Amino acid sequence: MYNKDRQVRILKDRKMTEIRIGYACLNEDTQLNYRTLRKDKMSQENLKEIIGHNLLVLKEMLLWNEKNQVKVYRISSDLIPFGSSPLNGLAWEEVFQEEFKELRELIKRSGQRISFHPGQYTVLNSPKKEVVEASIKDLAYHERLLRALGANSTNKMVLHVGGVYGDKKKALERFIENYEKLDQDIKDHLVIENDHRSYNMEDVLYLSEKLKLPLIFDNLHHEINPPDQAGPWKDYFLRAKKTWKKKDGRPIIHYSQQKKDDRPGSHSDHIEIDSFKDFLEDLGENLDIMLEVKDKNRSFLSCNQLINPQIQVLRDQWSKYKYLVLLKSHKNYLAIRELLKTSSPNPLVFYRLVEEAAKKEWDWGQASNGYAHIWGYFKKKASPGEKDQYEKHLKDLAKGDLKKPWAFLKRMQKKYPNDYLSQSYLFRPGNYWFKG
DNA sequence: TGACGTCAAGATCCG
DNA sequence: CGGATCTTGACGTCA
Repeated sequence: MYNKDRQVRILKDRKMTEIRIGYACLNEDTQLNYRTLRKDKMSQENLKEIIGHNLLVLKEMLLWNEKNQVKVYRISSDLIPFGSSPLNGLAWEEVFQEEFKELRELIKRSGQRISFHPGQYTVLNSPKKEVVEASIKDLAYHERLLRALGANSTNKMVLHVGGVYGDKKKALERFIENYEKLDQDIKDHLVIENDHRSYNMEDVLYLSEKLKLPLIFDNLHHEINPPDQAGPWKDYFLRAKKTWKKKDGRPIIHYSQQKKDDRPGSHSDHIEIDSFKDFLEDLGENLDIMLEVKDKNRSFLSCNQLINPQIQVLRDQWSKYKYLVLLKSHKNYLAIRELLKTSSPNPLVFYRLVEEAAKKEWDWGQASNGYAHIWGYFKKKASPGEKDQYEKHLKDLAKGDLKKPWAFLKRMQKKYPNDYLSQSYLFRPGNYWFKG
C-alpha cells in the first residue's frame, strides 16, 4: 500500500546507508599542481609562497569535487611543505586564515568527508625514540590540518602499523604503548590499515580490539598478505566494518587493483570496471570506498557511474575519451556512439568498450584513420608547410612511430586551439592506461 | 647500499 | 628556445 511518509523514510534510509566512492590526493583534470620545497631552497618567503599556492590547488580540487559530487576525498600530506619538520616554524593556519576559512566553508557546503594518509615514514612502533617522536609530530601536523579544515571525529588519518624489527609481538606491543601516549585530539582521528608486507588483517584486528581503533580493510593488501589459514575475504571485511562506531562515521575501506606484470601491491593505472562491479555486489551498504589508483578522479568518475548513473556524465566522459578510443578501435568508437543514442545507456557497457579499446594493441592502419579524423580540426587552418608535416607524420604513424605524430598534433592544438578537442584526454596527462 | 612509492624540481638532452 | 626526458630528494624499514 502506498504511503507517502513511508516512501520518504525509505529514501532517507537509502541516503543513510548508501555506498560512496572517493579518490586520493591528486586530480588529473584540474589545471594546477602542488609545488614542493627542498631543504636547499627553504626560506620563510618560499614557504609562504608555496603554501599559498598549494591552498589554491586544494581549493581547485575541492571545487572539482563539488561539481562532480565527490563526497569522500583524501587530501595530500604534501599540502604544507615540511609540515611536521622543525624547519617549518610558520603559524600557517594564522597566516592563511582567510584561505582556510574559505576551504572550511567549501568542504562543509559540499559535504565532503576529508581524510589524510601519513606516509611510510610515519612509524609509531619504531624502537628508535627519535623516529617515534618525529612520527608523533607528523600526526600532530595532520591533526592541525584537520582542525584548520573544520574536521570532526568522522574525518580520519590512516596509518600503517609500521616495522616488525624481527619480533612482531614486541613490535605490536610497542605500537600499543606509543598509541596510548598520544593526545586525545590525535586518537580521535586515528585509524589503522592492514599492509601488504607485515601486518595482516588478524594483526590489525588484534590492535583494534585492544585500542578500540577503527580498521580500514584494504582489499589488495589483504590479497597479497592474508593471515594464515584465512577464510573468505568478506569475513575480514565485515569484521573491519564492525570496528567503526557511530562517532567514526561510515566505515571506510581501500580498494585497488594489482598493476599487471608489476610488483605485488603496485596500483593499477585504472580501475577495471567489471572487477569493481563484482566487488561491489558483495559489499552491502553503508560504506565509503577510497580508490587507490593512478588515474585518480577519472576512475572515481567511472566507478561512481555504477552507483549514480547519469547520462550527462557519460556524454561528458565520451567527449574526453572519444579520440583515444578512435585511435585504437573504430569498431568500439561506433559502438559507443550507438550506445549513447539510447535513452538510458548502461555505464558498465560504456566503460567496458572504452577499456577494451585501451587494452588493444596498436593497429597502425586504424591509428592512421583516427589521426586523419583528428587532423580534420586543423586542415583548413594549417599552412602548406604544416600540411606537408602532417603527411610526413601520417606516414610515420603508419610505420608504427607514435611519438612524433602525437607531439605534432599537440603543437597544432596549441597553435590553433579548438574548444571541443581541448576537452579531450588526448593531450592531457593521465591517460597512462591508453599507453599513448 | 638500493628498493620501496610518489611526484615536483632541477638538470640535461633534443630538435 | 621550448619541450621531452632524466635524476634527485626530507622522511624509515628491509634485504
